[in-house]
Amino acid sequence: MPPAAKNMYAASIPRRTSQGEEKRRLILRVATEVFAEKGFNESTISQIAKKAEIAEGGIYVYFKNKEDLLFSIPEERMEDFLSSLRKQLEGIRGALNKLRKLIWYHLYFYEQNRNYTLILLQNIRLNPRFASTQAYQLIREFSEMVVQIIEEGKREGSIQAGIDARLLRDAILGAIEHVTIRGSILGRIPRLTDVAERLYGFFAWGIQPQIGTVTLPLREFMQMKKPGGKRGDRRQGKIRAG
Amino acid sequence: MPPAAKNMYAASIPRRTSQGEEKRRLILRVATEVFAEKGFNESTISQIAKKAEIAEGGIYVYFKNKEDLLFSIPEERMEDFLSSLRKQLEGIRGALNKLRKLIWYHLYFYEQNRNYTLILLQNIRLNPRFASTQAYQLIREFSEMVVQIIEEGKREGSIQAGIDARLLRDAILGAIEHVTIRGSILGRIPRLTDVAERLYGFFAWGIQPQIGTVTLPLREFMQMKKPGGKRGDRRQGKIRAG
DNA sequence: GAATTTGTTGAATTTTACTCAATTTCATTG
DNA sequence: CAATGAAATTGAGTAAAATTCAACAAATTC
Repeated sequence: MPPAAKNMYAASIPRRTSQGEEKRRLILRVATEVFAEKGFNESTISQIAKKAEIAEGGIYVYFKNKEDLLFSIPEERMEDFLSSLRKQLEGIRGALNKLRKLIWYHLYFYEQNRNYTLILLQNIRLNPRFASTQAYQLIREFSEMVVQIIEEGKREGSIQAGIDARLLRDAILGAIEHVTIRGSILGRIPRLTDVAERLYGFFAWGIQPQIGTVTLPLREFMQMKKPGGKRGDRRQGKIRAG
Repeated sequence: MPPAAKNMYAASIPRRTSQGEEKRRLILRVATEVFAEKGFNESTISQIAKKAEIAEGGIYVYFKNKEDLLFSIPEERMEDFLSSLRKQLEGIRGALNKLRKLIWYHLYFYEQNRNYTLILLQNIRLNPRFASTQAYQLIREFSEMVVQIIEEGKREGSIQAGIDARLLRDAILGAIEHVTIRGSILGRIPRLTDVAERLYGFFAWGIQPQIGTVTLPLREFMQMKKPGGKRGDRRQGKIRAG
């Protein structure tokens, strides 16, 4: 590799005119395609420049270096994702229902943005240097959102009070990402709704046969004195066959 | 990057003498250190050669190229991991107990092999080209093992028959890896046993308060007619407070 | 101890990422 | 509308890195 750039991980060059903004967007779009197709390391700046029909040097006007270009890809996407997700969750009551929707929408978004997702999971997420990035803050925001929902569930009694919210968040997000990346790499495209619902189920109800909760006839079950929590939101989950 | 190697992704050069075998090992050990410290892209062959006290060209006797060197790192480690895991599971009865141990040992192994784990998760696992590697087969083997345990659980009645074993496997492994990598990147070193037990709990019992299973006094609970499964192995999980 | 096979070297080659001086485009203003 | 200067663009040039390879050394075999 060539000499290190001067301002390795500073923010991107500011764009002043809408013309510059346009070009920057174009480069990002093209780079996303190229990176997704050939992988980050195997993609060259000249390939991207050629496909975007600009000179190689032009890329360095908008991005510090190849990695900055890579790390800039999630900026806009993450904002879209976050605002859409917030809209999706609007009006949904109960932490478990929110989690359910969140898992669904997360998978849905990934499915609708394959190239981007591939790059994000394969080349960006796990790079320690990404953590000092603007876009990473949005991911943290999302991540914190999940924690908040879990805490809400603990307060309302629909999630066990003893649960470690951050660990649960890691588990949920890890599961989602693993499923996604496996699907992407192996080219399998499982029915999304199905996957989301099952994933949710693993966490919500566990994998053991639900002797007490499920075997009992519903009426009888409803009359049982409830342990810690408040009313509602507890039987929102589907009743499954034992 | 320089010209592509001739036999890009074939198996590594065969080593015939024990002397060669030694050197290959040395290179792998040094490469693991260097990659873990600086990251794959930022590590140079000359750095590795220097640290291993050999000429740059020497590396290419044992490995096709930089990526082949990277992908060769897991070979031995995965074998160790698999055989140790098998030993750990020996004599354990009940699929849930096996899963529990497996989660624990997985995290334990990662904790004991930080550098290796970092490289595996950050630079190797998600690279599509890794899938055509010898070492990848071992990962598949492990992965299949998890599926087998889940199927066993379904047969013995300790895991719901309707569970999608592969999806559950993805969820479990994804959760483990996410927790691991988060810990590694952020430098947090959570108490391992604790994490393992909690992770297991999420999957085994779910996150909702366990009204039926937990609230009922144990004796009473035992007398309930059991739904689908056969005897035993169902009450092996800890009874937790609601 | 000659012949052959295996291991080692490091300079030469090729492919990049990145820089920068020169040039063009374009809006603003006198 | 011409002059001005800022913004955008270019692409040849530079340096760094991965990989090759021909020559040499060590070990092994016969």
